[in-house]
Amino acid sequence: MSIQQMNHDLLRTNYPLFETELADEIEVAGEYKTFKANEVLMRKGQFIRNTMLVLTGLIKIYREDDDGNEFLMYYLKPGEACALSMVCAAKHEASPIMAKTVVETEVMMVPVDIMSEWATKYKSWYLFVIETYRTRFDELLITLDNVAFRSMDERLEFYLKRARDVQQTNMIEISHQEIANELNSSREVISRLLKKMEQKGSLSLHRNVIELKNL
Amino acid sequence: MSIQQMNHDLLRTNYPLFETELADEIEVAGEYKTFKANEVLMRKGQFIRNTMLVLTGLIKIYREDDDGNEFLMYYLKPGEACALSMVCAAKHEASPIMAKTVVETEVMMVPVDIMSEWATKYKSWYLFVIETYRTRFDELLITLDNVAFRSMDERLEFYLKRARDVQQTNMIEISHQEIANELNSSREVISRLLKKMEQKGSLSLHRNVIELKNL
DNA sequence: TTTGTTCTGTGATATGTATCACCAACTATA
DNA sequence: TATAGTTGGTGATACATATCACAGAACAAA
Repeated sequence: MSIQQMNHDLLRTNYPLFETELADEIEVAGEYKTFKANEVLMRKGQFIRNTMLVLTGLIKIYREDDDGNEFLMYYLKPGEACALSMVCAAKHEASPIMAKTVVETEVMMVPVDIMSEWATKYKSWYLFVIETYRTRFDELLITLDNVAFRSMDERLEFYLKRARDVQQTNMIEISHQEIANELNSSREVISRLLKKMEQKGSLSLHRNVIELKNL
Repeated sequence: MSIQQMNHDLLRTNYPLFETELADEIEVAGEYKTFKANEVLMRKGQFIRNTMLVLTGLIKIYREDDDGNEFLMYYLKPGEACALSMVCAAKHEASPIMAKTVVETEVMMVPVDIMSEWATKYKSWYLFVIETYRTRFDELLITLDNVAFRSMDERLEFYLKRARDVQQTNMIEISHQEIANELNSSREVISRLLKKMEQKGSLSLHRNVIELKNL
C-alpha cells in the first residue's frame, strides 16, 4: 500500500465522524508530517499557523512560564487535536505552550485560516471543534485540581498512572529529572518519593525506567 | 419602562452579536432570574440543566474538591456564559463547580437541551459557544499558571488586582478568611501577607475592606 | 580500558506555608 | 447593656518541599 493511501486511511479511521467531503478537503489543504520520538514540535512563543490532527503516536502538551519552568498539562492521542492552537490562532497570539512527541508521531497539519470556513460548511467539523474544547477543558480541570489540592506524592502517583494509561505499558521510560520538570518539582524530591513507593512495593526502579506494579 | 422591556433590552445590549430571531427564541425558551449578592446559584454535585447568560452583576466560579477545599477559578461578567455548564450538560454529569454572586445579578437561564439545536440553526450562537470556550480556556490557563508557578504573595497580589479590575473599585469588600478560601490557603497566612503589603504602602487594611493604593 | 556524562541516592539545611493557640477589636443580637 | 459571634493580629511550631553538596552507579564514547 502506498504512503498516500495509508495516510488517507489513517485520517478516516481516526476521525470517523468527519464527512467524506471534509476529509477530502482536509487532505487538500493540510499536510502530512512525521515527527521522531522526543521531538519538540512547537515551542513557547512561536506563532501558530496550524492545528494538528494526531494520526498515530503520542504528544505531550506543556505549559511554560517566563522563567523556564514547565509542567505537563495533558497528552494528545490519535483522533485528538490541540484546543490551544485553535485559541491562539484565532487571536493571532504566540503559543503559550510547548509540544513534544513521546514516540514517533504522524500528524496532519491544517492551516488555521481555513478552519473557520469549515466550521460553517461542515457540521462534523463544528462538532469536532466543540468536542475538542470540551475534552481539553475537562483535562485541564483535572490537572488544575492536582496542582491546587494534591500533595506531591499524590500528584506523582497520578502522573505515573496517567503515563501507564496513555502508553499502555507498565514500563515507563523516563528519568527522575524529567518527571520533576513535568510536575514542576525537583529531582531529589521525586527520587525520594519514588524510593518510598518502591519500598511499599508499588513499583521498582531501574535506570531510565520505572516499572509499575501494584498501583 | 416595564421589567419585561428592560430584560429584553439587557439581553440584546449584552449579546449584540445574537441574531434577532435567536434573541427572540432565547426569550421564549429561557427564564429571567435575579439573585441577591453573595447568593450561591449553583452547588457542586448539582445537575446542570441550564446555562446562564449574565445580564448584570458579577459571578464567581469556584472549583471544589471532595474534602471541601475550594478556590476561585474566574469571574463571569455581563455578556459572558459559563463554559463548564456546557461541558457538563453535554455529558449529563454533576457540576464540578460552585457559583456565587458578588453583587445582585440578573441572568437568563437557558435549558441546555435546546442549545444544541441552536448551534446548527444560528451561526451567532455557534460562534458564541466557541468564543465562550476560548475565553474560559484562556482564563483557566492563567489561573493554572498562578497556582503552579507563583508563590502565595504573588498570587494574593494577582487576586487583589483582578478583584479591583472586575469590580472597578479600589475598596475590595472581603474578609481575610474568604480570600484564604479562594486561594486555598489559610487566614493567618493571608493576614500576614496583607500586613506586609500594608507596610510597603501598597494598600491599607480595614475591617472587611482592603483599600488598594499603589498596586 | 579509560574518560566523561548522565542518572540516581542521600544527608544537611533553608524556606514557605499550614496549623495551633490565644487575644483583642469590632459587630450583631438578645 | 450583656453576650455571643466574627474578624484580625501574632507568636510558636510542624511539615512538605526546595536547595545545596557530594558520591557512586550505569552507560557511552574514545
